[in-house]
Amino acid sequence: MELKYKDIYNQIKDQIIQGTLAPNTKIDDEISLCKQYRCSRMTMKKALDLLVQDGLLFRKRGVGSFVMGQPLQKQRISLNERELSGLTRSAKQDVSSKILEFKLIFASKEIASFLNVKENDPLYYISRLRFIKGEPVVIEYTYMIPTLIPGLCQDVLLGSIYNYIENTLGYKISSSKKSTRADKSNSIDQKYLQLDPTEPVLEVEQVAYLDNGIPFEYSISRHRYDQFEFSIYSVRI
Amino acid sequence: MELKYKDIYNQIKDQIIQGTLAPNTKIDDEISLCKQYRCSRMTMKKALDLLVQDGLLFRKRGVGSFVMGQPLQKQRISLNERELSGLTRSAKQDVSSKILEFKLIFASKEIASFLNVKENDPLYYISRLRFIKGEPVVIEYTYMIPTLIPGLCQDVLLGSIYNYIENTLGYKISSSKKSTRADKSNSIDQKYLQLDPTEPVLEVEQVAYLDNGIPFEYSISRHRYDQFEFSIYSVRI
DNA sequence: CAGTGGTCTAGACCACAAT
DNA sequence: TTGTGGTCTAGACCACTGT
Repeated sequence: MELKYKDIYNQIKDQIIQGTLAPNTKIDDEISLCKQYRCSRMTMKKALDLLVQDGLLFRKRGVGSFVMGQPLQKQRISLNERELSGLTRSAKQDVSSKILEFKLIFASKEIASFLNVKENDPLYYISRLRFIKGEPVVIEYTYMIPTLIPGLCQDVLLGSIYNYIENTLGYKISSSKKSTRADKSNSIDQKYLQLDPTEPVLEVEQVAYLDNGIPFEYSISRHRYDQFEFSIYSVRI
Repeated sequence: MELKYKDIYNQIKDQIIQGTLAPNTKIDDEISLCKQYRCSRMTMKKALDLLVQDGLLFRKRGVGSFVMGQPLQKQRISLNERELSGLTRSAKQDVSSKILEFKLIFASKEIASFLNVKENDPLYYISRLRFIKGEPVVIEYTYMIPTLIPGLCQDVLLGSIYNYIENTLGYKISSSKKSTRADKSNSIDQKYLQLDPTEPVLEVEQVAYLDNGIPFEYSISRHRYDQFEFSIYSVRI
């Protein structure tokens, strides 16, 4: 990382995660840290603010900066709400996919508005069943713009679409809007995710954007309820 | 707001929300805005970065800053994941409560670790059924530290605990850690939320912190699946 | 009071995109 | 080449906390 504030951020982050800086202990004040890392106060503050946003550091005017305790931990795969990567990278486990459908459709009014295209413009429609350690855990329904994301093929769909977009096409994924909700499982969920009718799904609806601000994907993902949760840390600004 | 960057942030935010600045249009460059608002570039950038984090603005080096399109909108009550307020303020609707239980318990090891107290320390345990427009929509199980949050009584519990903490006790709530998941409804959910056994709940687990970094609340909230969703906008930093 | 973090400035220099 | 946003600086001043 050639950016000074990100470099400092990563160094301190590592110290917190590895426990060199213990929870609930005070760290050095800004001025001292500026000298240690040879930077200005503004740069130091930028680095420390990132740690605050991550929930790793707590700062109080007149008092100091303290390492925070660690987060909630449950028996499910915990996906950070702020993560922009797809399942392949988020799950940090063996992910595989089965293509259920892959075809061209015409954009509905609603999806057209999310993807900033015209109603009835052609779109890729992809539905995939995704496995972790061989177990089916998510059904994804994805809509993409063919002219924006060309060259989608079976090989790509069987792996990570996000890796294809970032590594092969050379685009950068920079942001996303998500809504998360619970829903009753339908017959398709029950069939593919091996759920019984009383078992629900965790549905995530998403629009994802490239770093030029253009939306490139609209998707609905339906997760096994007992395998996933979404975590977030929020600070008042 | 006496802070310059928050003031500028709010002014521009209002213009975007009211449509004075239309989606997908370019706004003035930083230097021009600095002149208009009589501030330095760093201050302007701080204000604009807040808008970027809100998903209201998109910025690209060498190109400019653009107003973003508006977010996903569904038929449910959409709670922003970044919100720190309780249901009373988030729902923006008529909220009322019924107290199911209110007693002292001794902290389990797990909850003690979240609240940074010792195992078997006394804690308030409060369960409330919460109504929007008279309909039961959430069951909340809340644990608080009596010495930290004194004076809890029926009047407070029937209204907003958060308002009591901020307005009466004069504390500031500054951050929270949340996990969100889907779950099958249990018999208590079914009874109070009027769900049938195939209908799930959206469960949110939370630890909330005061602005001195001290955790003051651990809670589990089980929401009617058809009434709520959680939304978030994430940007890569 | 001394020590802490928060805000703000005026300017330098750089990276990137469009022309 | 021009115009854009991104980073970084050195310092000023202020607000808050604990002693």
